[in-house]
Amino acid sequence: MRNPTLHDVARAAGVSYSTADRVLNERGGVAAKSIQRVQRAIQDLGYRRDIHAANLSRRRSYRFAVFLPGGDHGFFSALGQALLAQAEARALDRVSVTLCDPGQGAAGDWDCAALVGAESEGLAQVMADLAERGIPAITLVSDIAGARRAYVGIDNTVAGRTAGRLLRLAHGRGAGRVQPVLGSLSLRDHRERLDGAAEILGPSRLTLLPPAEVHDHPDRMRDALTAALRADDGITAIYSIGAGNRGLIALMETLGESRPFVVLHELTPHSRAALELDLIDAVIDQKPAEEAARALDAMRAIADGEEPPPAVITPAIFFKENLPGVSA
Amino acid sequence: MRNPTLHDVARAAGVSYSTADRVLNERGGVAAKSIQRVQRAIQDLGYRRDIHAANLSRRRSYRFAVFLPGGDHGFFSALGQALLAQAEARALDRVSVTLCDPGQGAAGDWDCAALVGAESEGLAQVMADLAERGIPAITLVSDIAGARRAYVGIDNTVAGRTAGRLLRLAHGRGAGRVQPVLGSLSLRDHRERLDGAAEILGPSRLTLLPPAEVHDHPDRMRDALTAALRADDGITAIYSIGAGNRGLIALMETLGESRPFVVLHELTPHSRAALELDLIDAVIDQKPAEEAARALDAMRAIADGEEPPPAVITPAIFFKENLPGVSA
DNA sequence: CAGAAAATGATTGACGTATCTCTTTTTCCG
DNA sequence: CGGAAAAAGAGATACGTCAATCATTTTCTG
Repeated sequence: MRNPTLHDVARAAGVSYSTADRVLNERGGVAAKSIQRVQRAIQDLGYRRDIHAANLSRRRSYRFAVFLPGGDHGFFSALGQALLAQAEARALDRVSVTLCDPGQGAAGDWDCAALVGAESEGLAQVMADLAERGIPAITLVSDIAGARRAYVGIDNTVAGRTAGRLLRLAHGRGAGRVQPVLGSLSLRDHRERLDGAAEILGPSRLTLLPPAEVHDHPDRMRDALTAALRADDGITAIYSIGAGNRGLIALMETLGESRPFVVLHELTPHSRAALELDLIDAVIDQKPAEEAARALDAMRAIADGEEPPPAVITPAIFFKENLPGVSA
Repeated sequence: MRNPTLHDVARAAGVSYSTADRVLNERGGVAAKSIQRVQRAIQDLGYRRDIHAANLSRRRSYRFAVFLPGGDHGFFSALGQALLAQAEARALDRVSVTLCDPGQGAAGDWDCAALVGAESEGLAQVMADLAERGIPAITLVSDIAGARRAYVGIDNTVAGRTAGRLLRLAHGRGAGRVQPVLGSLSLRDHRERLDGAAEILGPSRLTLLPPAEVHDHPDRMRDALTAALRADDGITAIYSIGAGNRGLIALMETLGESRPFVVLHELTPHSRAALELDLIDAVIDQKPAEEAARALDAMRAIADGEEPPPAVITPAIFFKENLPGVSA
């Protein structure tokens, strides 16, 4: 019934508690055959260390660093808020979170770090710092190819496909021309979303136009879209892949009824208001609060030496009519 | 820096540890003014009991019961699986889950229970049993009006609105007739979904036909829809609100290209296959794995005497193209 | 085989809380 | 004021693990 303790393991292995402890915590100075006997007993009994008792004894706390890109990006500030709120809620679990500026490198002493694979100045430096100090890291929101422990966020290709499907639905059986706008083609997540949308729009009567790069700036967004709409009066829809949507929304405000169908990412106060005012049609959201919670779950698992649970967030699709209540 | 302990509280209140403990755990035999002083100190220091140390000391384990309706219902078996898997994953957190048959009443001794507000035989008896024993309960999947501690699941009105919006999108600017099918109008969640859809379809060129009640049976589903399609050849879409979708899918298989647009609930092996084969168009899923995780979170919070975190799950919308990978 | 080195065992005191027992002090009431 | 009851304090032990010390035994080496 009761879970076995390390004492049980020691007894089963025929060694003292000290030796079992030395094996479990890899303190060294144990003969190979003793190591084997202890590991065998751990296997046989299905022993698993009581992490709470261990944390109590060690007065351990989980110190996590999250490197978020700065700048005018509503989503990241929402994510940062959510992370701090989650950390507060988990204070009893000894979890603390520090938001860091990627520009400053990774100075502190952390148990695990999270970083966003987006265009931020010091990202390479941060990764080097972390690697040098042996601090494990996960990626958040936007993945980075190569070695890291886990990715918490949406599958951007799937998100792009979802957008593509919404665009097709919106056109019914009719034809149309879709203008994609993104931050930069060098951003993996933006590229993946675009590719996902292209997959779905390929076999349809919709044409996916070449994407405009606006580097997440509202002004550039507005200018680029104004130019695109002027150049091609057959544009029936806009798919905004990155940030800077205030520019898009402002532009839609001027167009009135005849505006194209608009799908964009991230539910922010701005995009929410735009949905409610019928300035845009659909928002694909990656739910920062949930993402924050799953990120802390993953970081804690890693800090405990466990395998982080898979945490692919399914993006939520919001229309005017299914917006979450203010409480949520 | 360090969180205050009960010793700190006792010192701050100017009483002994014993007295502070008697107050904290309401053991009685403490003078009113001492109670006040201790509570004051708890406030001032922001003391919060270290639940892990407490659990360790008390050798506490969390025994949860979940009352799931039985029967031919892919979703509930998936939910049951997810609950057991989650419990397994949290064995180190001393969480154990027992799936119970609502027909048997609530016999065991539980720290918290979860029940589904659906049409199951013994639900009233279970609720009475739990109330009598003072066992707190949450609701899962389908809410029950009245006193309970928390609801974990989707907002069914919002889900219905989402379906309504998908149906509108699918019709573009054209008109159409939508046939809703549900288990029973006496089920609150089914009614809510229907009402949600009606809200959106009201101000449109779509007509929401009177719903067919099929009591979640595939055969009845098939018969009812066959009859409806025969009686009204203007039906352009079907919204299946409850279970028994195998009957719907089988029928769509016979209709070929000219089938109506179909939206249904719950991603199961059947509905997934149907999506992939283009037999249906969209699935609104409440993500049983996530629901299981949040349910256990809520039950643990309640068992610990805390406020359960809000856990309104945003339903996922799946099309053929954004189905989650097999791993997820 | 002696002596050093390595391995093992035994024991202890935390960590923060629960729970129990046994004093000692305070308060109450007639 | 005396005695009983209530309240408070003191202390011990336990939960499962960590981390350290010290003693003892085994193994290795020359």
